[in-house]
Amino acid sequence: MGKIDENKTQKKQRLMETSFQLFLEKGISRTTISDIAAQAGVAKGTFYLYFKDKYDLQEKLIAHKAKQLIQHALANSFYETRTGADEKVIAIIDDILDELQKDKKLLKFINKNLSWGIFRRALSRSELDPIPIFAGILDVPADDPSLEVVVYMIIELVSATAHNIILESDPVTFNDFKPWLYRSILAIIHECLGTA
Amino acid sequence: MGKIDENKTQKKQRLMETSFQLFLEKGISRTTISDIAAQAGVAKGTFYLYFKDKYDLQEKLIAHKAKQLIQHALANSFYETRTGADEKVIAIIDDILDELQKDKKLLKFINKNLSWGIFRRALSRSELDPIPIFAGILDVPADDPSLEVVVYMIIELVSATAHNIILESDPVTFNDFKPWLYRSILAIIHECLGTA
Amino acid sequence: MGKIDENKTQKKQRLMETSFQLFLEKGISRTTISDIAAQAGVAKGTFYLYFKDKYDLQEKLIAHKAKQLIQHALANSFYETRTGADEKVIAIIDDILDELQKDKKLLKFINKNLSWGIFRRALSRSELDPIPIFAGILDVPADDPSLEVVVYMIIELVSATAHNIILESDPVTFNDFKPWLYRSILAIIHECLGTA
Amino acid sequence: MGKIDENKTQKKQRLMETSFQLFLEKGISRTTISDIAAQAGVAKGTFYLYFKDKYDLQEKLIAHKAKQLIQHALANSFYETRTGADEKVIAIIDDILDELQKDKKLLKFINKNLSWGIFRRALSRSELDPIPIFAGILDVPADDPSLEVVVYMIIELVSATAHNIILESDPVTFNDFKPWLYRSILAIIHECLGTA
DNA sequence: TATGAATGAGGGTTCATTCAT
DNA sequence: CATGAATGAACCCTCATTCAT
Repeated sequence: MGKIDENKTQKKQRLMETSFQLFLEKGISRTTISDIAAQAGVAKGTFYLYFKDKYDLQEKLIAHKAKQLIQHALANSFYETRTGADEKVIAIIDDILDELQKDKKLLKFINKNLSWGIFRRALSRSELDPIPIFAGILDVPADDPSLEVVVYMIIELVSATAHNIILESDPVTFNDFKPWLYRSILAIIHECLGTA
Repeated sequence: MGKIDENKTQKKQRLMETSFQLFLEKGISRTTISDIAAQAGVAKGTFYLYFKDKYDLQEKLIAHKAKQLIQHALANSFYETRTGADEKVIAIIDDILDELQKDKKLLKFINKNLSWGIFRRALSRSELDPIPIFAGILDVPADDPSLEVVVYMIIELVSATAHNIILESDPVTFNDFKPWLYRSILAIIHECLGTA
Repeated sequence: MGKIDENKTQKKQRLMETSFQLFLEKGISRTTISDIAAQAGVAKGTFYLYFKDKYDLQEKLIAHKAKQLIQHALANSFYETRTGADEKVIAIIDDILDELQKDKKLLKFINKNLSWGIFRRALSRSELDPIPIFAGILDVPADDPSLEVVVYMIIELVSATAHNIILESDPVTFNDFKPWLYRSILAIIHECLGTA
Repeated sequence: MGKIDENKTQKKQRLMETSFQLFLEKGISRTTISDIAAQAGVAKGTFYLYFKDKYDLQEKLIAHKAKQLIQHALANSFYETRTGADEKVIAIIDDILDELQKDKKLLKFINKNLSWGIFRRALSRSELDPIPIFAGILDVPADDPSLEVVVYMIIELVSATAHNIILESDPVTFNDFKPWLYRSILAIIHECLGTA
């Protein structure tokens, strides 16, 4: 039955890829199940064999894409082994922001829909869980209670500010904004975690 | 005629209040014009005499509610005249967060829909424009280019983190979170504006 | 009370002129009473003081405009006193067609809505009644029973063919069509009225 | 599956028949999609599976009905093989007019909505295309440039005059009108095509 | 006479979901 | 598993008409 299972997985994946493209192009509410099915080359009814509804699929997509972003950033920062803790943190965030600036539709999609809850659910207990990663970089015990708060604040600050800055260049442009953001992030870390 | 104009103002206000309640209860996309009109006790067509569509009304509501929040916070901070700059900033934010915690539906509504653009449009050129207010408190020239960036970051940080913290108590509870937030805000201010 | 009556007539006339412009621009069904009233600078309710509804006004307008066309044509043909009967008939039709080609919106408006009934009602018993006019030109008694039929056929033929020819140049262009039309008209006259 | 396709054809046909009845009874603009669907015993949405909108349906109906008329007339004229060209032309037109007089609602519907453009689109390239038919009858090459003009004029003359004559008996009754019309048609043919 | 705010029936259209095939 | 025709509730919005002022 390998073939059938393959076929099943193929259809599901094609539905996911297709719907992601459509969500980016037209927004979620303006993308219909018909659109997705037609684009994926399956019948409308088939959609319901794999997903409960549009929003079931949406959450899975967001988690998947957030994962990819972080994976990319971590892979890149991996090569900067000689630099200090601060530089590593900034390198990771810098990579993510650059990716988002290159792919503004992805930024729009993620930002409008990402919540801390989905984010944690998607990453925790994986090798991408940001808490232990930051713990390692900042040389702090992973169960330090302030660590999670700091990570939470940094992620929210970055994600909340990135949206307007990248998409609207308001109140300042992306490049003008970066130094202030990075200085602020480091200030938060130093203030709350006391790492030099 | 005074009577007619009164009536018009009343209708508009009733429509706004009604729709705010409905937006909170059911979410914007699930609230229909029919709902709003019926609840407000006017005919469907009457809605269109006052608003272009649902989203016109929505933007006006957000602006209105954000204004109220800030007005409240400023009024309260007014009585703390003896305290220093840092204390005043925190007092204002503290008041806003307390208001939001008391009225979680308002928090949900504002957070889901507030954007820096709408925010600035609603407040700029009014006595509530946050830039000159912060300039006054922090004793910085209102046209200092870094000021707007800092205000932007603080507002985004507060609004982005408040959502999860107040509504989900995740990753920590509101009360546990406050000190970290305030320390971070002050760290940002000191780092970027260099005020003691 | 002359002033008040003047005022009344002024408003009515302004409504007629305005609505004619709007009918030409947007078509009758897409022109609303609101449009007309706004454009004429009166309140919506005022419209109903002068007209029963849109279609009441429409019929009056058509009659009025058809009258103008014919008046223009007759006035022009008046100067061609030396020519024969055939030439006079053609001259009149030629003038009307030229007017319509210059004012295609008028053509559209009249053609879509003109009926023989409205036409006769508008013109009969006036100095523009086509029956006695043609009787004079063709030197036939005005009560010749075949005269009315011939006039009817000619008017319908001209008005029905003009529409497509002028607006769509289909099946041939206006200039290519004219000779055939005029030869046909004369053929009908000669065949049915036996005038040399 | 044959069953499904049959069902589809049935539904489409039922929608067309139903809407034709309704258009006749109430006029097109006063007939709603709801009416049509309800009368046809299908859901409103089903309408949109088969037609883009009311006017898509309308055009198809007109074309269909015009086709039927002509088919009927040609079939009848077929039996008059011994008569000359003039007699054949008149026989065809006579048949069409008789059909229209029997079915005045059809006359109303067609006349109000038929345009040369729709007519040609509906018939050209079919065995009902009037140009080659007349070419055959009148013994003229089908690409004679004057032929199309003459056919155009005849069709417009017949269709424009038929309306008032049949529906209003104005300016004369149907039976009184016929001879004049036929003499005129033949006069046009002889004048413009020079066939004896 | 004149106004214009208010009405509300009704229009066209969309689309998530079902179910017989 | 897969299909896609059929559904019909629900939506937004328009606009002729009324009537209190």
